[in-house]
Amino acid sequence: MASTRPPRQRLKDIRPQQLLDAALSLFVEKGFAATRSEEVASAAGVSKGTLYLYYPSKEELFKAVVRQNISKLISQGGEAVAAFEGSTAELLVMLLDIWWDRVDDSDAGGLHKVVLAEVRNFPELAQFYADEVILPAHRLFEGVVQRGIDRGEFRPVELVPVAHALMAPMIFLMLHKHSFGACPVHGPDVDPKATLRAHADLMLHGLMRDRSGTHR
Amino acid sequence: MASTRPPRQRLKDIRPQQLLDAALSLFVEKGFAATRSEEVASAAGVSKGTLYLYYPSKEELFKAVVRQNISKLISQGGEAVAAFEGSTAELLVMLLDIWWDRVDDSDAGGLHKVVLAEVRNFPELAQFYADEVILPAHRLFEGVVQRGIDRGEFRPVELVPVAHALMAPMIFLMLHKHSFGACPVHGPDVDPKATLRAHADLMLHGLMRDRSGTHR
Amino acid sequence: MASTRPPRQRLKDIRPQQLLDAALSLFVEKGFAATRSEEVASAAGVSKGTLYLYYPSKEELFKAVVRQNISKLISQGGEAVAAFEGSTAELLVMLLDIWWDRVDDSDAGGLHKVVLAEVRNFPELAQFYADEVILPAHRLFEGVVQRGIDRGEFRPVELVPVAHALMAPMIFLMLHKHSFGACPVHGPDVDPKATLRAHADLMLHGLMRDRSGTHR
Amino acid sequence: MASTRPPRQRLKDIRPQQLLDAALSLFVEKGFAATRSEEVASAAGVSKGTLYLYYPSKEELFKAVVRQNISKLISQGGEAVAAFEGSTAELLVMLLDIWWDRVDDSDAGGLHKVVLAEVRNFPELAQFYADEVILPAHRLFEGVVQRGIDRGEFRPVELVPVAHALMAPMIFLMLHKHSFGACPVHGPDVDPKATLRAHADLMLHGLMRDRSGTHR
DNA sequence: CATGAATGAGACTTCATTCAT
DNA sequence: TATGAATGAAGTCTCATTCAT
Repeated sequence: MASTRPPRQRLKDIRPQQLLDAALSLFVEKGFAATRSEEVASAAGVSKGTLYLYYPSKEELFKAVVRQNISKLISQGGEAVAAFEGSTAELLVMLLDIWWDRVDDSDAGGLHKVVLAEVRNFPELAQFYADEVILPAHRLFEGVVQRGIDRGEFRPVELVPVAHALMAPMIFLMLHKHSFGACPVHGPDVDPKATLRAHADLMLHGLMRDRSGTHR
Repeated sequence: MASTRPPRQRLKDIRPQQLLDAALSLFVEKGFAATRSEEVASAAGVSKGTLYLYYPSKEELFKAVVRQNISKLISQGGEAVAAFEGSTAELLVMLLDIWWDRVDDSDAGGLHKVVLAEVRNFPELAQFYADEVILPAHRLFEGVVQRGIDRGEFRPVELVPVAHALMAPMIFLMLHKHSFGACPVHGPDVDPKATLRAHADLMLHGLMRDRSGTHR
Repeated sequence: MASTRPPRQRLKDIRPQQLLDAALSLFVEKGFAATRSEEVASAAGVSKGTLYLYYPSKEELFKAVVRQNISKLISQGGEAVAAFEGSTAELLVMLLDIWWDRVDDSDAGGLHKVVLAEVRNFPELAQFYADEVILPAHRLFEGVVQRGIDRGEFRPVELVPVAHALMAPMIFLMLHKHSFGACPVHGPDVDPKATLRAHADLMLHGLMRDRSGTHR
Repeated sequence: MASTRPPRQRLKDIRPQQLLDAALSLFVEKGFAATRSEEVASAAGVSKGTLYLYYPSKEELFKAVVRQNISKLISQGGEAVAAFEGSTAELLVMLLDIWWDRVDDSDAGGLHKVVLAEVRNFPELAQFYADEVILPAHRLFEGVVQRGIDRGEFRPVELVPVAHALMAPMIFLMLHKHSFGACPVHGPDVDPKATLRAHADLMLHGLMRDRSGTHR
């Protein structure tokens, strides 16, 4: 009869995480507007009322989800880059690779789709997302390209558009995974790893200084 | 005072266009779910009921908007490619360039954002969009790459992932324009033309066979 | 090219009948509230606007339908009764028989269902229907019963409730025909003629004076 | 001033009954289509939304009303018949009498009017009503007639049409009560008890074997 | 803290009726 | 006369949020 359950205090501490996890999953699946708050609560195993005990509105819940999930991804990338010692070409390949693995592993990458789609109905989210996500990601990639140039591995190129070009397929794959990729549709098969490899390959061909000093 | 109105019949002929225009603009701004049908009607200068005279539901209206706007873009690209006579590198640059101009010119590109965001709540849209938009666009880019290979201009590469990589920045820019780009936010400035140029440049470096036998 | 059509004046004269016929059929099928005025117009081969040229509202159209169809039925019954010469038992059998044939032949009988169902939402219809339909029908049946009593054929009975009892199965059959009878349902089969015969048989057994002085 | 309200849980338990009562009354008064769900809610003392907490649609609410009210009536009749010990003539009189009292007492009988009127717009209701109401009622009356025949009290007659004829006036009265009978109209006064008595009297005269073997 | 019954603003859609042509 | 495009009130149902328990 005595079902063992965590003590009250313990529950209180884990609730937010349960709610954020449930919300992440549902927001990514259905979008912000189409996700009902009761669904989130029940997916987290609590009642509607409890959700509102922790977050004053669906909007605040959404912001909390974004905050918790995305910033983390970015900083993890930063650490990997800082610690890397090999060639910049290898660094770039590795960065795309491990980042994709992380993004692929959780639903966090799906938030980009949701933010992208609903940021215009959510003006306060825009600056937050720009500061916390977009700018750091840019800085990360620009830093890598700069490293390649500084070390004489890459041709001198404009950082901003090149960083865009480097990130674009990654973002594209993230978006795809949580949108068309989740529909039972017969489109052109998207193989993320192959796409990233093709992309890295082309990029590096394009970025690198000629490997022989010969051709003039 | 006597404002002269167009005659009835004339109005009937232009209503669908008025409604589609208003709907395009609002769907792109707010998304499908968040756009109220009455808003569309009133933006088109008619009443709620009139909208339903022309489209039986918000969903059908949306499909009509997609059909009218996107399919057109794709076929225009196809024609430009078919008619082109120069080198494949130039063709690729041109294709990205004119396509961006078209996409940039209307809100049509913004539909991709909306579909991306809401396709999972809209299952019937998925196949339609895959067939009408995604597949044709792929065929277009794969065709161009194949042309380059056939003519000995490009290295032999895998078509599908390369087509993805080629389109990715375009899509990225389209999405950006109608999402963060429309918010009054201070992020890294995205210069579409520069991004596309940087991208094309890198891509071509990566795709092209070594240009001379000379550099050795 | 010159499709021959009736002249204008001619059209004007037949429109009301076309509209009333279409309306009768649709009101009986769907009821008053559920019948859309456009359906009536289009079943009559005219446009919505034309309907309103002849009847100022759906309600007035309905009243016109009732007026035209029901009063006719009653008076026909009256004539048949007045002309009859045989025994009252035969008269009653004949009355039920020919009345059923008339009612069965057109949709007019179905109006009873509609009036029954919607008279409470239509207060002005109530008195009209009582005066034009219910009272005359009662008078008719009461007259027949009185005739039987007067001629010594029937036991002396109370006219009003006996008239009710006589009409009840007829009404029941009319209602059934246009309601459950029109649904693809497997209920107890209702055979109108058999029901009326069984009913007449029982009624006459009950009404008639003992035919012999014998049984005591 | 402080009106003491029942506690929450208690309210939840009584809501369905409050809603069904309100719905019965309004559906019988106005019909299904013409009854607005908000009216039902407010007649039950709750808000629009609360109604939908208990019944997922107006249609389901209606079915629940039918289920609760009519099925009950039928089974009560069945019990009364099973328990009866006297002559079949007396049984028939009693059955009509107590049934009328029950029907007259609540609005339940009025549902027949509503179903009759709207079943054609409500196809799924047809079979439900046939199975739950019409067939059981037939079985009940056919059983009584069979009992009379088996016990040598009644002439051998065809069960189905006779059952129809027996029920017809009852149904007629039920319909009348909730239709014209509820309108402030001066028609022929319908005295239900007298009508049923007249009817039973005629029926029994018709059904019963001649009490003497004499008349030929 | 937690619950879930209750609310009511608001969304989509329908349709009787009008009126310019 | 006849048309049918247009209107907008009204109806069904949803769901974010509140609050008594």
